[in-house]
Parts: sequence; structure tokens; C-alpha cells
Amino acid sequence: MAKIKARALSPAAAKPERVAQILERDILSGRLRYGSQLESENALVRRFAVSRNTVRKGLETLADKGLITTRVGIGSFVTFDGHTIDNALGWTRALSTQNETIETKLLRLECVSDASLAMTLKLSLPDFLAVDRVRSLKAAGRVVSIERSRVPLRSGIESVVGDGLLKGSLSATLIAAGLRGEGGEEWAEIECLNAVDAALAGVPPGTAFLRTRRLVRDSEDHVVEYVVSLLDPRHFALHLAF
Amino acid sequence: MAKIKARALSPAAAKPERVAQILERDILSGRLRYGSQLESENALVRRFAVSRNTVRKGLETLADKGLITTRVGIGSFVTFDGHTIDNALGWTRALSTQNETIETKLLRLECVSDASLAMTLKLSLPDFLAVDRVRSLKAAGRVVSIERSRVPLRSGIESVVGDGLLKGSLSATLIAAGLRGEGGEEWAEIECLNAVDAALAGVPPGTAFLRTRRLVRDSEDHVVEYVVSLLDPRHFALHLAF
DNA sequence: CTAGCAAACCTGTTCAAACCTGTCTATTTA
DNA sequence: TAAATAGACAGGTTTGAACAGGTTTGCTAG
Repeated sequence: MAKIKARALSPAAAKPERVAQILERDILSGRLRYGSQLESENALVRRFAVSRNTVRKGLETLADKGLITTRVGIGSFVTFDGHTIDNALGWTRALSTQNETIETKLLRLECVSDASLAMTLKLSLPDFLAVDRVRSLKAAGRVVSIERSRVPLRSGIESVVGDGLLKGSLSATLIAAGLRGEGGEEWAEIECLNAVDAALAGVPPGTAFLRTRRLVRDSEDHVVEYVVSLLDPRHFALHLAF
Repeated sequence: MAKIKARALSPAAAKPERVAQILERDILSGRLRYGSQLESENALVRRFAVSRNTVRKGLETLADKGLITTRVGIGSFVTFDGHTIDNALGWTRALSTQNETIETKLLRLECVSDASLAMTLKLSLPDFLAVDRVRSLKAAGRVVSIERSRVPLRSGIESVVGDGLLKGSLSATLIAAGLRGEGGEEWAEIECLNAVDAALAGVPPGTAFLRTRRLVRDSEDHVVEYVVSLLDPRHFALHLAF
């Protein structure tokens, strides 16, 4: 890993890294709770006896990892609930084990027509971009989630079918197309997998999975995305702050 | 199917946003009814421990959304009439709206000592009030949920063991004792019932149930209650607006 | 009984001070 | 020479206070 290389080059761990590691440990151990505010950068300067630039570099790496988010004039907040891989809006999906690399396989990327979904979502046009993905643990090769996204077609979206997803991320693609999720709804229930999904997940049919349905809307209340996820309960839990 | 509804609070919120979010939740959930008057700005200043300007910014966003209107010299009033039956604290109401009568049986009401739970919640004292309940459909006689609450012991709580719950409701009892939940966290996952719980629920051992863990805190960040619920997935789904 | 008035609330408005992050640069350190 | 420091500055956030003026209540003088 890059981290090891860096340390090999400079035996005395870089200071920003030390700051990040200590804070990360506090976050992962729960000493810094989800949603709680970190000390201000100047307070961290005093605590770690380093310069503010150094503190900021440490915070930056934590932000890159998605452990914290920082807001101008306010401060930094823990946005990590224990073992999150996706701390977007709504229920955060939490992995029950950390330090595992997740591999994402694209099953399908095409335009589809789904009248009943359009009716459910109260849309006038039945055309959607379909993005089906399977995520699995790289090490064990075990499938942990099946995700089927449907994005109502509008100008600038169809090209994705030919060009592929931006940086492999659907949300990045949507934001680039001007579709920014602002709020929405999410449902969660238990589903016993059918034969097709069970085969995809590599488990016996009828296995109980967590099924979430997420409906994301933009600031003008247009549907941005509708996602149905099947989550292996051995690896995922849902987390919510209220 | 009964739904457990929740409303998410964004983790990294500026103070005016926090004020607005909490009040909005109270309005949308019906805790603040249409036409009712909000607390005065100075009362909100004390409740949220922020300055009056901050409270006013929060109220301004609610007014912009049309949820309240404010009148000089009088105060702010709820002007939102769509009543969403939602519940952040106590979801029996979500059930009763489904025209099914729910029966609650008290399994246990006593003081317990649980050092590991105290450690998990980062509490100094291991003493809790334990309230275990089973809810079932009156008509079918079928158990739909098993609920185990733990309330950190403090003055005025122990007497509950002798006197029983106020109006049969734990949250009413807690509010009477000055414990008012303001926010918290919730986890949801799948649990295959063990023999004891399966017998309680009247299902075969190993049946997949929805398991939710809810941690409620008051405005001063003290733990109010920790509840582990086992929910029959045939009767419950989780719903979230964000 | 009533008109007037003052006290005690309430919201509306403004503002400076204190803190916060974001950004840049010159300088020191290993 | 790269890493770390120290400082300055811009601009967002929150506070605390002051003052203006609307609304209600209750007392009081007429």
C-alpha cells in the first residue's frame, strides 16, 4: 500500500499522517461519535503541537476517506458511523467488517422502458437508464450487495450508455449531468432472495437479505434516482441519525 | 404493513439548520399541530442553547418552506396542515393507524446491571431500568415484535419498578421523569431468532427478523434510552425521509 | 364601567466581537 | 529540497447586546 511506501521512505512518520491516524483511531473506536464535532483546527494545533497547515493536511486525508466532513466557519464533523462505505444521504449502509476492499462489477448499463416503475414514481415517460451492479469482497470473492439503479432519462444521460460511468461512480456521473440529490425517501425490509438473485449472490435461494429501496429527488422535486439494493446481512447494517 | 418511520438529521449541520430540522420534524410528525404556537424565540434560545439570531435563522427557513408564519409581537404558528403520522419515539401509533389492534404485554420491569452495555454506551454506571415488552395482533394473536428497553438509572426512575409505567407507556414515563429524547441513532439489521426469542414470537428458531437498535439522547447528549427491537418482517418495514 | 397607561411579553433589526475554515506566502527546519 | 512552520488575510458562523416597536394583560384614575 502507498502508506507503507511512504513510511519506508521517511521512517519518522509524517506529521500530518500522525494527526490523521490518531483522529481516525478516535473515530473508529467511537470515542468521537457519529455527528460529533471535532476540535477546531487551532485547538488541534495546540493539542498536537504542530502547525495549522499540518493539521489541515491530516483532516484532509480523513475527509478523503469520508470519515469527516468540514464546513467553512463551523468546523469538522464525524460522518462515519462505525463501518460505513457509503455515507451519502439517508440510511448509511455500514459494513460489519472494516479494512476489506470492495470490488464493483457492472452487470448492466443500458436504457430500458419500465411503465410500471414510471407509474409508481408518477413520471410521464417510461424511459430509464438502468445501472445494475454487484459488489463483492475482493479477498473472499463473496458477493455482498446487488444494486439496481434506475435514472429517469433526460438530456445528457443517454450518452452514459456509450461512455460509461464517470470515475466508475453513478453519483459522480449524475452530478456531472446536473442531477444533484437533495432529499428523498428510503424503505428497508427483509427479502428472501429469488433464484436469480440468489445465484448472483452465491447463496441458496430463499436466503434472507436486507432490501432497501431509495428514491432520491433534486431540489426541484424531480426524481434523480431510484435504487433497489439487496444487501447481505452478514456484511451490512443500516444506520440512521435522527 | 406497518412502517417505522424516521426522519434523518444531517450529521454536519450548522446550528440554524439543526434548529430548523428538529422543529420541522416536530411539525411534520404532528407533535406540533396545525395552528399551534411555537415556543417563543427566547424559549427556543434556552432549549437549543444557541443565540437568538441563530434561532431566528432557523425559524426563517421554516417560514420560507411555509411550515410556519410569524407575527410581530405574538409569535410563530404552525401553518402546515398535512399530517404525516410519523414517529421518532414510539411507533405503536404507526401500527394503530393500520386498523389493527395491538396488544402489549409487559415481560419485565426491573433494575438490572449490565457492565458491557454501559461500556458500549460509554456510561460510568452499569445500572439500568429494564423494560421488556412483546406486542401482538389482538385479532390473530400473533406476536409482531419483541422490544427490550434499557434506561440508565437516575433519580426518579427506580420508583417505576414499583409503580409501573405511566399510562403503560415508557416514553410517557420518561418524559414525566424529565427525560425528553431529542435525537439519537438507529441501526437496523437482520437477525435470525434464537430459541428464546423464537418461542416468544411463536416462530421456528432461526427465522429472520428485522432487528433495530435505537439509542436516544436528550438535548444535553445524555442517553435517555437504548432499545433493541425484534420485528416480524411480515408486519414491519422501515421508512425514512431524508 | 371604562379609557388610559405601564409592565411584560413578543418579534424585527442592527452591529461589533470572537471564532471558525479557506487560501496564500515567506521562512525555517531536517 | 521537501516538509513543516508561522503569519496574514478573506470570508462564513455564532454570539451577545442593544434598541425599536407590536401585543397582551392588568391596574388605575376618571
